Amino acid sequence: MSQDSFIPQKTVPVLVPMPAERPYSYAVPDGMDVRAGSIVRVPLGPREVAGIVTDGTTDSIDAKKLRPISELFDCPPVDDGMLRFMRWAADYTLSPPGMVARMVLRVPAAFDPEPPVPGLRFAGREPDRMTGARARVLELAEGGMAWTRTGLAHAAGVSATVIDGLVAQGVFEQVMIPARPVVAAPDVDYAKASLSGDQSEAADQLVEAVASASFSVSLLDGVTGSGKTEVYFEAVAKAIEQGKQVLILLPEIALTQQFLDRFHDRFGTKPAEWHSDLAPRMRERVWRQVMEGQVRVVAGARSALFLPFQELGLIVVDEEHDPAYKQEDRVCYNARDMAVVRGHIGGFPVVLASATPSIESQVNANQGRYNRIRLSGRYAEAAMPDLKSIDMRRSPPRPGGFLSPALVEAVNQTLQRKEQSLLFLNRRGYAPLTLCRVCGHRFQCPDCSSWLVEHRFRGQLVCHQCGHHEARPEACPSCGTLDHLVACGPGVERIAEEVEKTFPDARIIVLSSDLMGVKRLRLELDAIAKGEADIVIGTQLVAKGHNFPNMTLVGVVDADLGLANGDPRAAERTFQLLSQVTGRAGRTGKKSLGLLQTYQPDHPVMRAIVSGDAKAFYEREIEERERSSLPPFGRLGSLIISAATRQEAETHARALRRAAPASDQISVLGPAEAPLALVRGRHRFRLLVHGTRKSDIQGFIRVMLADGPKERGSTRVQVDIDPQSFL
DNA sequence: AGCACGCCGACT
DNA sequence: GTCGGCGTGCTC
Repeated sequence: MSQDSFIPQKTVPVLVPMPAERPYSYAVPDGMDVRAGSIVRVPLGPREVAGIVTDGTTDSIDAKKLRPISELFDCPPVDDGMLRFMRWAADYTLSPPGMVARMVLRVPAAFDPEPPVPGLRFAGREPDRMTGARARVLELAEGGMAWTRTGLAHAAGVSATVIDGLVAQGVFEQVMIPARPVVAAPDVDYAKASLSGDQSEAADQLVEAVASASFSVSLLDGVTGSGKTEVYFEAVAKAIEQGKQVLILLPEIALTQQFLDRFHDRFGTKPAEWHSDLAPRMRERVWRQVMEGQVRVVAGARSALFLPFQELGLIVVDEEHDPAYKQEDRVCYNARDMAVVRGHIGGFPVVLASATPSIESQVNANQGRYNRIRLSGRYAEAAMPDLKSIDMRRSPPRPGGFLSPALVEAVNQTLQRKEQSLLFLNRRGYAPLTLCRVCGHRFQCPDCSSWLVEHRFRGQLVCHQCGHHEARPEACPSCGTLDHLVACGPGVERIAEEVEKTFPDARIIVLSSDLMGVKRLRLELDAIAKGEADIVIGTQLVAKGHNFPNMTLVGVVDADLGLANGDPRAAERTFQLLSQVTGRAGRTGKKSLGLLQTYQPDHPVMRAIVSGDAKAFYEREIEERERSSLPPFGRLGSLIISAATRQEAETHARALRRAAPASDQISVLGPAEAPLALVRGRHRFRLLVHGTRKSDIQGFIRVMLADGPKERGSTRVQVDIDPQSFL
């Protein structure tokens, strides 16, 4: 024992927002009442940061290093369930607990209460001289309500100087107004839904799950347009009635204005939003009000899972199959799985909703761990589109083109009916590969192994993996020949070019994430809904839940794209994407058509889409995975490692195979197959480890850390496993 | 993760 | 002569 330990000092472990394996110890100043969950300001190196007091163990440290907590924030502590959830998440994702705390605390300054805003209240004294403007002001203020200076001026239609004059005369007194809630309280009786028999049966089951106030997972499975949202809104209503908070997770909420409108239609107010596009000030207010319980319903992206709810009683994960629920940087997690765990810890129900559930959720439902609730068929005026595949071997496009005559004709007919067409191609840019016709040189990214994609609108060659870009040259850099570079294959820009040539009079809109920000995208989507376009050409983002009432044709330019990319989930992903895209048609009851251009019309995915027989697809896919040693679905781990070359990545894979000969399969996906960001000039390759349990994957991590790349943080893990096995 | 310190290249 | 690039190391 050192001399220092004689100094009596109370210390607590604090999770600080950095990747330390353990919490740090801080001295508690006399009189400060901290406990597990308290949010505190602590000194850390040269700066001060927010941290969470925890109850974990700490390394014993030199008492000289010990520094005191600077401040206990005026903020309720995070509750025990949240602490347990954070601990679980850190352990499960193999992340430092401090980094999970960082996700919880990622609000600039929400830890102190929102200061009240200065306001004015009628003091009961009439002004010396009455004027028209003054009368308008008094009419509003005489009720005794407190107003802000500018708010009152604006409402009365007078200049703020009129208000100032009245203040000077003592007509108004200065008061402080408590901060306004970010959203009004939802009204469960605002517009009771009228549900079909099918729907109300499903809603009853969910309502019952909420009423029981215990953990359960329900998989709400119904085709696009079957009214899943209306059904789970009833569960939301029940939870609100029971005085619980509700979290609705959406894949990319910034884009789905439509969801907020539907919520408003049902509950008379919008839910609080939570996503990365939120203004910092709003972020703080939402965080604070969630913590204080003023906000009852949050609709948010995956990070909303780490909001400090105090009375959470229901989580809905909409579009549960969506890959956007996965976070692949820093702490890697799948919000859908984390939601299930959050529900388990909090003892409340979780609803997973999707028209095309993930295989792992299907299997969980088949095995009875999830409660399956099926909604069959579209309701009201929404009809299924007529779906057909176009065999590209029999109906090839004309040379230099990518649209088959059958699709061109369908677009033509749709134009004549004054209806809208959507052409979908999941590839940004003009062409995915450029080569020299003279020497065969192919343009490759200098930093990765992938081809450079030509973006003709920008005049650049762009790497879709790492973001490297260069101007498109005139001459071949290898042989120097001028004007013999040729673009191979289509991207949306090239399809737009072909469509412009084929239909010169049509109004065309191209929707691609690299061409516009969220704001611009919303405008374009509105324009399309208002009928200001005849043909929409778009990438993945058009698949998300936007409704275009006059869209009666969906053409998929390359339905095979994505089927052969080495990902064991390729078939599932393609099925989900194509289902979503074709679901964009036929929301109005008009006769509508979906056409899939494919070279493999007999592929199970194409057959499932065309026949509408999702059940057959899932059965087959599950069987297929059982055969190829991927059971039980979702038990698929992936390590992300940093390596400069594929050879280096292969070396790591060999080390893993040696270390774990029992593992069924270890494969290396390079940047081209597994899109990952470049980190500090190094590629991130991904090792997919199939057929393993979490403990196996943790074993791999240890191997990687021992024998793998030595830099810290170079090895990441994404434990992408069914959470039910670990509860 | 941040942030400081520190050591080498092109410029007001 | 300095400004500024990012490699290295540390934080209770």
